[in-house]
Formats: sequence, C-alpha cells, structure tokens
Amino acid sequence: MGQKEISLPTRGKILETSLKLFSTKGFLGATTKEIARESGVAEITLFRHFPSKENLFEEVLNTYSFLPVLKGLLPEIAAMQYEKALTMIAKKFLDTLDSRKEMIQIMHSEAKRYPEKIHKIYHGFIEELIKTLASYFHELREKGVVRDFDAETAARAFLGMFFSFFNAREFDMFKKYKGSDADKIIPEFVSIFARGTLK
Amino acid sequence: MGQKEISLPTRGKILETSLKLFSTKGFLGATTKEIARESGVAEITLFRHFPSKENLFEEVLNTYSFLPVLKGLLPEIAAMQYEKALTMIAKKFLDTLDSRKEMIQIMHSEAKRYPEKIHKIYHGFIEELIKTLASYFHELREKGVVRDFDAETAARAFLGMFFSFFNAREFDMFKKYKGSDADKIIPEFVSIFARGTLK
DNA sequence: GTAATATGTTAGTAAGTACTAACATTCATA
DNA sequence: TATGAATGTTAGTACTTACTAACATATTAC
Repeated sequence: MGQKEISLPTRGKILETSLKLFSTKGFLGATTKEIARESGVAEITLFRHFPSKENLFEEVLNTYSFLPVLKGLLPEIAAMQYEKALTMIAKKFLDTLDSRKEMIQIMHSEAKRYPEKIHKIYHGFIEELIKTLASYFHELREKGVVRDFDAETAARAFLGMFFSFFNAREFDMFKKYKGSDADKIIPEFVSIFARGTLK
Repeated sequence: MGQKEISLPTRGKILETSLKLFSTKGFLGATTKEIARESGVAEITLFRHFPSKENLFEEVLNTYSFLPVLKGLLPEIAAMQYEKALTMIAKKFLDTLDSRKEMIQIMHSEAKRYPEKIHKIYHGFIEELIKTLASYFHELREKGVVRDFDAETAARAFLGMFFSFFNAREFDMFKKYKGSDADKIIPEFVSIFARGTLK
C-alpha cells in the first residue's frame, strides 16, 4: 500500500506511472508488475482498468498527447517587435517541450513499433506548430517587415534550432546544461534568425 | 541455410544484422533467435562469437560509432565563398546522418538504458562536430567576413536546423519527403543562416 | 588424409512476462 | 447496518527469452 496519496484516482495514478516508466524503460522494458508496484496498486487492479499492456500504452499516448499551444499566442505577439515575438515563441516552445519530455522520449523510442499512432501525434504537434508559425511569417511579409522567403521552411528552421537544442540538453544527462544556458542561447538563436529573415 | 553470401565473415554478418534489428526493434525487442536467423547462422554461433546479448549490443555500438567527418573538409572549404561553404557542410552533414541513421535511432531509443556509452558516442560525434564548425566561424570572424557572435552557439544553431530536418524526415515514415525536398530546404536554411551571421 | 577449427542440430533449463482465477478485504453510501 | 463496487492476496498458467550441453558435420591447413 505504501504511500496513499489520496488525490488521484487509481486509473490516473497508473497512467502517470506508466508515462514515466514507458519513457525511461521503453514499452518492453517497463513491466506491468513494476508499473503496478510504483503506482501503489495490485497488478490485477491494473488489468481491471486496462485490458492489456498494449491498451494501457495506447491510453498513455491518448492521455498525454498534446495539442498546439502556439495558436493562442499569435494574437498576443502580432503587435510586438519582431525579435521580442520570436523570443517569446522560442520560450513557449521550449517550455512545452520540457513539460512533455516524457512523451517526446516515448515518441523517439517507440516510433518504429507504433508508427501510425506516433506519427499522428507528431503531426498534431510539430507540423501543426510549423504551419501556425508560417502563417505568422506570412503576415509579417505582407506588412513588409521580413523579406521574401518560404514561410514554412523558415518555420522549420526556427523551431528546428530549438528542438535540437532541447534534444541535446536532454541527451546530456551528466554534465547538464544549467538553466541559464537557455538564457544565453535563446537570444543568440533569435538574433541569427531575425537578421537572416529581416528585410 | 538459405542465402550464403560468401563475402562477410560470420561475425560481421551478425553485427550487421544486429545493427538493423536493434535499430528497428530496440535492444529488448530484437531477440537473439531472430538476429541469428536473419544472419543465416545458428543461434549458438552467435553466442560463440559474443558471450552475451549485452556484449553483442556493445560491440555494435563500438563497431558503428563514428568519428567526425567534417575535420577533413575544413581546409577544402576555407577558401570558398561563405554560402557555398555552408552548403557543402550541410550536405556533408546530412549525408553522414543518412549513412548512420540506424545508429542515431539506437541512440535515441536506448539513451536511457545505456547512458554512459551512448553519451560518449553522442559527444564523439555531434559535440565534436560543433567545435570544428565553431573554429571555422572563428577564422571567418578574424578575416572580417562574419559579425561578432558566439561561434559555438552559432554552430549549434546551424547543425540543429539540419538535424531537426533529418529527424522530421525520418519520422515521416509515410508521406516521405522526396529526395528533392533537401534541395529546396538546404539553400533556404543556408540563406537564413548566412544573412544572419554576415557582417 | 588427418587434425583442428568453425558451424550446425537438437534438446533443454531457469527465469521472467503478461495475464487469469478464486476468494478475501476495504469502503462509500443508502 | 447492509449492500455493492473497487481493490487486495495468493496462486498459477502458458509463453518467451537468453543461454547451455552434447554431439554431428563441414571446412580449412598441413
């Protein structure tokens, strides 16, 4: 029984533990026994909530797959200065990646095992985000702020820089980047990109 | 016995098959039985060459872990025009990623299981490459070609754009990017980065 | 040709895994 | 207090996995 954190109902606890263990040990490496133990429930309780490990995995994907967070930001930044807007987008993007790092890890490791599902989630996130950002660039071009470039490709470039930075930071499990590194890197990335796209 | 491709000695065939299966199914998902079958050898032959599956996996990492390929390129591009040099670097980088995509997949999926080893390989590749590229930017700054920016951060930005593009392409298993997409994306990325860093 | 070496065949073991059956216990609510 | 729902306990099954033993066969070197 161990700790009995009242709050979460059983199903939620199992899903949470599963997210953590699937992301660190993979689908095969995380056993139902361990998931149950870490969730503080009996193994059979897990199977009463989820008919199979497969199903549990899919429910994890469904539960923690995420929707674009940038869309709501666009009106807010429309009036801002270019570099400031880019900085805000970058920060929001990195924050979102941080808050969903377990899902990203799962997507990386299980992409080949569940291609359709993972692919769908990936598109619902990154690709959607790219299109949103591209439409922002489009507006700026019509306003004459930025030069004439392919908006979607530029969005890919911008987000790609930060996504790789995020991955590198995740990879560097030992000599971790300090939190302050992002503060150094964001303005430099933004500066390069802004100068590279301004008129 | 099936196909008996004379060429490769047994050990090499097993390593090659292992690389492929570990990358598509993960360390746990790839069974020694399957590796042996796909290699065209008996399972016990595998264990005569490698004392354990663990050991086989480590030998795969050792065999296919790679060294920087950019270093030899630097003298060659030193005299070239900036954008042309960047284009060449990008192409070489993408080619290298392509030729090692199985290793990259393994690094992504097994990072948490073998942190020390994977981390070492990662550093031997990406981080080394970043430093090499940074030294190129340093030279250009002394020649007065580019403006004053943090060379290593810029290298991270440049390679990051392409690394994310590579990852996206790998992820997009279904509606695959056509080979021509790289031809559209490389110049646009290079153009943004070059304008962003020139004096 | 003979000896050594690499490989194959067959069979098997010990351990772990997802998942189930049967029955007991807790706990909220009426 | 009684009832029903959710959970726990114990035991077990069928299957897979990494890995081994013992012996047979092929291949190569001299």
